[in-house]
Amino acid sequence: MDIFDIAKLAGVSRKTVQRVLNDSPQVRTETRERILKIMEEHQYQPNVSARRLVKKKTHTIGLFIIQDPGKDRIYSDDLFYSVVIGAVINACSLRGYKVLVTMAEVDNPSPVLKLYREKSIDAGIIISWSSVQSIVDEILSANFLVGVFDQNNLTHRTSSIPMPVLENEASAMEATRHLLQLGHEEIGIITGDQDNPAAVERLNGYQKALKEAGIRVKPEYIYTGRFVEESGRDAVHHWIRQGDLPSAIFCSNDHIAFGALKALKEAGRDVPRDVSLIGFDNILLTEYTSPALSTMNVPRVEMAVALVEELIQRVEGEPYETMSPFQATLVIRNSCLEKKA
Amino acid sequence: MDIFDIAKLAGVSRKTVQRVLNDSPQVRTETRERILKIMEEHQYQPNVSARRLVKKKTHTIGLFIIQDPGKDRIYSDDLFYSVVIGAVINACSLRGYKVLVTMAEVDNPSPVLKLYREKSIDAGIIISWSSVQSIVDEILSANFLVGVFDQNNLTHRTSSIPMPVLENEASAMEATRHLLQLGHEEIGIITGDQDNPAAVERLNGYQKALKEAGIRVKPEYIYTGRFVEESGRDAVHHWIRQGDLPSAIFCSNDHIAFGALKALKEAGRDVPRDVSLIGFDNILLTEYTSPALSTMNVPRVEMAVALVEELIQRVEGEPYETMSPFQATLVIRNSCLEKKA
DNA sequence: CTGAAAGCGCTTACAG
DNA sequence: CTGAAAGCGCTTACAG
Repeated sequence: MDIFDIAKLAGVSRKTVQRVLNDSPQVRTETRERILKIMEEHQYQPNVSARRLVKKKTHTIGLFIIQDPGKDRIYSDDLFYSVVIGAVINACSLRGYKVLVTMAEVDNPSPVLKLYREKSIDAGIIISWSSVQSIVDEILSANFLVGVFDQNNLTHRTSSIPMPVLENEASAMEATRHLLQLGHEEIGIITGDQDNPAAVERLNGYQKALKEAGIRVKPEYIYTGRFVEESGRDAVHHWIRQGDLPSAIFCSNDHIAFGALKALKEAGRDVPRDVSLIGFDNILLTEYTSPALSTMNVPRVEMAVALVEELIQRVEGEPYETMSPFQATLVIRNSCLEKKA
Repeated sequence: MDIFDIAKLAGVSRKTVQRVLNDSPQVRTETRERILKIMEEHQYQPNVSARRLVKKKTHTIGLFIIQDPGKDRIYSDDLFYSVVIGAVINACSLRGYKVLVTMAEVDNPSPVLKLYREKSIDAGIIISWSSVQSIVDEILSANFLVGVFDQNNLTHRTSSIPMPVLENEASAMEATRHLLQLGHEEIGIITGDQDNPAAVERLNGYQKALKEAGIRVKPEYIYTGRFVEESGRDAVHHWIRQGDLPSAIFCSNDHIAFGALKALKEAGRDVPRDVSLIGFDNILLTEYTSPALSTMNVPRVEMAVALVEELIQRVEGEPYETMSPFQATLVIRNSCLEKKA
């Protein structure tokens, strides 16, 4: 069943059928409807491969999940990106694009390049916990189009790569201000990996908020950790050992907050009565801990949608403007309380 | 840069290049290597659309995420399927297949049918929390190939649909036996939705295990719930109100167990000291609750891999055998303890 | 064993 | 406005 068969059945030329497919106006309504009915009856759908071959467009976006043996595996350990993946797929679909999902290892990006070269995709989006600078450089130097979801995956930004930007500093300020407003003055921070720009920016935001409130930044209250649970535990143990546990802690991500929460409980400290805890990211888990964790919600869906929008606009050669930066917003649950008198 | 250009550069006929692409033996090693080198230098990859057009094979599997407004949304609320999705993608990739991921609503499967009709995919796999019987029937009656991940999505099974089968009854028996072995005799069960076959099978397994141990099945200890947290809470509240709380509870899935855990805590009962709790599924959350939840691990990755294998074998017209059934295995964490003397 | 030709199912540019 | 032809980049069946 091809376009020619439809034409024969309808008693018109192939061209007329083509016009119907293209929503071209120059077909009489009557004829158009007859043709549409025949297509419907025969479940006709134009062959995608044939169309792609001549149009040189695939209407397909490659979603590259770049795994790193050393990090959380997206799709198994990871609780942050599944929402993003879903949002990307939905957003593409709304724009009439299909999504080809591929997993690749960070040190072997050749499957990704292959997809571009064999013309399976028009553009790609990278999701990863690692630096993907080298992959991106390769894609760019081959003159293909790629977007990156997370600004921390790249060491140098460039306008040629669509990428949503999260204002980490301002968001961290907001988290810290929340603790300040509850009357806390002894506020600690457990930072993320210091080679990660987001970690540094969040630390800066914390410091700014304290200064803004006229509170001295106490170096002892800055615990340099990594973006993992273990750092939360370590920090709490450290502070308890020093006999100087802050009354509120800003955890640079939710995983750190889980670690801190567990360690505090084990040490017989109640959250939030003895210590207030706030996280960052708002991963799904935060609703399930007890107490449920207050945190900063990263607008992952909006960021994903904006990324897809800009990428597709570029693919289609439409005018586009780079996305405006995103802010995380405070989600108040049950892990923060007013400072005890 | 097409196959003809490569041929010209190598000074051979197009046919010879073709032979190299097909790994055909009848090309002199010397010539083959020269051609391969030229392809490499020019980053040549045969155009996928052209090849598909003539081969009438896409080497692509459609992964259909069928959402239901009334249920958990896969990719946002769901903690069970992300592992499955990852496994499907990986397994396909190992077999040289691409994966086109599509979301559709349970009451509007037409985007799914379209993918088959326009020849974007060779076969599909359905992942869903709902019944997809009508979609599957439509696909089958149009003579396309589809696999279903979860046996509960279908009301009648048929050998024409590849589908991994989990032995719910035997697995539930094992969970119950674990509680029995810890010396518990007052063992309750919180069931899942009774219109869900898995829920019924798990209930049967629970009853069988008790009988096997010579313990009377006490109707009061069977709480008919649904596969959601709320049922866990409700059951605990109910039993406490009745003044007859079991000393151990088999929760028909992990979400129920979370609900039970929370309600028990709120009621001042310690898990596992006062009440032992075991779940089912082993979703990611189970490691994060306190105490961490003992549960039955559903071998989702193995099931996904087997499903992909069988599906691709069918696509390729290879001989295949239907998968053998799968068993959940006990994962012991910290939510079960020996019965107090 | 090699080469020239036809064909996959569309789209598009070009005559009539 | 309509129709016949060429072409997208491959593969395959068919002569030589």
